[in-house]
Amino acid sequence: MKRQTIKDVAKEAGVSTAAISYVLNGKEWKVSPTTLVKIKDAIIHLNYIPNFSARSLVNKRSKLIGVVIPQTEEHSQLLLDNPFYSEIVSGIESELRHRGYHLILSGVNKGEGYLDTTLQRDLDGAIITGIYYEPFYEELKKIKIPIVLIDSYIRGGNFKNIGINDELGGFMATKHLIEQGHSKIALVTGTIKKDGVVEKRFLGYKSAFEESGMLYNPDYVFEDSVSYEYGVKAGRLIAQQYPEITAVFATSDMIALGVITGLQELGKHVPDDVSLVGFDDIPISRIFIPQLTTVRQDIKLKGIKAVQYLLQAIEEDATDDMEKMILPLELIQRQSVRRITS
Amino acid sequence: MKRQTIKDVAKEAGVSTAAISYVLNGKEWKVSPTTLVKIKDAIIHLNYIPNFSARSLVNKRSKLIGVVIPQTEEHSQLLLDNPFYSEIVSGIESELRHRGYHLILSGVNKGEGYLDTTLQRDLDGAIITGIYYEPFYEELKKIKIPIVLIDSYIRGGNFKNIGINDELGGFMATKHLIEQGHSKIALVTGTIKKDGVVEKRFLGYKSAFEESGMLYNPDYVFEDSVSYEYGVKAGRLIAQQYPEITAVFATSDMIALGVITGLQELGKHVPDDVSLVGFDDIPISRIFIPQLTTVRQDIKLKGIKAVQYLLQAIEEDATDDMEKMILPLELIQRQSVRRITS
DNA sequence: TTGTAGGCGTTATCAC
DNA sequence: GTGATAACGCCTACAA
Repeated sequence: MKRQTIKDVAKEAGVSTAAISYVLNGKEWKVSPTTLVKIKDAIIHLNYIPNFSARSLVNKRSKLIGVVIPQTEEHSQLLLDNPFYSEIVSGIESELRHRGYHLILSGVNKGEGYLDTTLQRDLDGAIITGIYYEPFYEELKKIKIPIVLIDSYIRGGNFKNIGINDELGGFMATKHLIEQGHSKIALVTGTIKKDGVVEKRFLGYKSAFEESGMLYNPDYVFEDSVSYEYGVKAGRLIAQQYPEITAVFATSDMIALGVITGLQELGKHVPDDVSLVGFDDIPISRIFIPQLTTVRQDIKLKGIKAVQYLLQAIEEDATDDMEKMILPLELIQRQSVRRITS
Repeated sequence: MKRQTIKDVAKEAGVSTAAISYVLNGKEWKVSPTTLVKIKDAIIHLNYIPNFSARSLVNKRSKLIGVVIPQTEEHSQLLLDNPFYSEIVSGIESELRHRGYHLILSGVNKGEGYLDTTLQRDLDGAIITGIYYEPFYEELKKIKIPIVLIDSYIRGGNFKNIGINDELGGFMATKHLIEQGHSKIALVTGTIKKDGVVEKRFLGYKSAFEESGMLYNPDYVFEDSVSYEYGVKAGRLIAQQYPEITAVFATSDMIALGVITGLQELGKHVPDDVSLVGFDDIPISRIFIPQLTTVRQDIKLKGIKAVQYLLQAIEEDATDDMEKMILPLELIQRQSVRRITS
C-alpha cells in the first residue's frame, strides 16, 4: 500500500483538499456536517496518515523536541548509564508522547553546536540536562526556540529553568548527619563550578555547620568528577588518611555508591564505621546493600514538568511569568546512617 | 537572523539554485571549479543549514531512525532504568549521530501501532528492542522500511535480526556452576515464551545438565517477570522453601541482583550459602557487592552493530545475505560463585 | 556548465 | 460552505 495523501482523501470524499485540511486541523465548523462525515469516512477508509515533513514545511511546527544529555568524553556516548539521566529521559518521553510530540535524543560533541540540529529539524523546542561549557550556552541563546534547562542556574532570554533547591538539599543532608551526632563530616562531590548545582549543595553543607555553631573543615572536602569511580577513590582516601571522619555527604548517589565500595575495600563499613548520605535517590539506592539514606528528588517528575513547562512556552507563548520552577525535596532515611554519641 | 534558504545562497553566489543543490548533494562534478568555490563561500558565509523537512519531502529520505524500547505497563514510561536498555540506546545514538542520522526514541502503547509514526515522520528505518505481543510484529511486517530486531527470534520480510547465542549463554552459565561442584541449581527467569531469548537460555540450562549426565529439576525453575522485584521474591522463596539449593542461574543481572537481596533478607549469603550467575553484565554488576559472576555480552556494541546493520540495508539496499548477526559472549568470573565439594 | 520549472504533501488565502 | 492556488524549501529532469 502506497502512501495516501490528502489528495487521495479529497478524491475519495469527493471534495477539495482544503476541506480535508480543515477537518484535520480542528476547524470542522468551516465544513458542512455532511461533508464532515464523508471526509471522516474517507480518512478512516484510506487509513490516511498526515505527513509531518510537509506540515512542518508550511507552518514551521515540527512537533519535534530536542533532548540533550551529556556524553562521555572519549567515545561520545550518552551518559544514559547514569540512572539520573535515564530516568529523566523516561519522564520526558512519556509526557511528550502523551502530548503528541516526538523526541530527538542526542548528545553534543564538544566544540560542536546544537544550532544545526534545531534548524535542520525545525525543532519546536529543546530540553537540556547536564552541564556544558560556556560557549554552548552562548550558542543556545541565539536559537529562537524555547529551551528548558534542567538543573542549571544559567539564565538567558529563551531559557526556562527547572530544578530543585540545591542549597536546601545540601543543608538537609548535612543537618541530618549533625543531628545524628556527627561532626567530622566529609563532602565528596563533583567539581564545584560557579553557578553549578554542586556549588549550591556545597553552600548548604556549609550553612548546616554554621547553623549548629560549628566550623566545616576544608580538608574534608573531596572534589572531582561526579562518578562512581571517583567515589571509590574518595572512599579509599578517607579510609586510609582520615580515620577520624565518621560521616560523609556525597552530592550524588552514584558517588555515594562508590564511597561505600572504596571504604569497604579497606575494611570500613557503612554505616557501622562511617555514615553516609547521598543525593538524588536513584533506583539502585534502594537496591544497594546497605540501602542508601539520601535526599530524594522526583527525577521522573522533573522530566514531566520540564515538558509541561516547555510546551506551555511553545503552544501559548505565555507571558513568561515564572522565574524558575522549583521541585520539592525529601530526606529518605534508610540504612546508611548510624547515630553516634561521642 | 532568519533562516537562510537555498535561494539566498544562490543569490549570494550569483548562480542558480540548481547549482547549489548539486554541490550540496555531492555532485560537484556538474559544476565548474569557479562556481564551486563561490558556492562554498556563500554557504559558509551565510551559515546555511539545509532544511530536512523539505528534503525528506522530495526524496523520501528523512535521515531519521525510530528506536523503540519497552515501557512500564502502568505509566507507560520507558524502561530506561533497566541498564540494558539505556546502554543499548547509548550505543545506538552515538553510531547514528556519527553517521549523520537522528534518532526518535519512543515506547509503544499496548494496542497502538508504530506504523503511524513511521509514516508521519518518514522514518528511514527502525530498531526495536524488547519483546512485544504478536500483533505488533504483524504490523511491523507491513511497514516497508528496514527494521532491525534486537534479541528476537522472530523473522519477517523487512526484518533483520541481531543478537547473541542465548542457548550457548545459558549453557555456559550452568556449566560453570556444575563445574564448581553444584548440582542443585535453580533457574530464575522471566516468562519463558516461545521463541523468546529466555526460552533459549532455558534450553542451554537444560543441555548443560544433560551434558553432565544429570537431570534438571523442574521444581527449581522459577519463572515470572524479568525485574529486580521478582528476583527478590524468588530469592526469598529459595531461602525459605528450598534450603537444599546451592546455586542459581538468573537469566538477567537485574534478576540476579534481586535474588541476592531476597536471599540476604533471610540470612543467606552469596556466595557463601548460595552461588549465583547472572546474564548481561550490566554496569552495576561490577559495582554491586558481591560483584556478580555473569555471562557478558557487549551491550553497547550490540547497539552499534544494530545501526550498522540497519544503515547498510537502508543505504545500499544490499542483497540481504546475512541471516542474522550473532555477537560474542563471555563468562566473567567475579565474586558470586563459590566452589563446593560435596 | 548552467538555469528553469515542476512537484513532493500541506496549509492558508482568496474568490466563488 | 467550498474549491482553486500560491506558498514552504528542496531536488531533478529538461532545456538552453
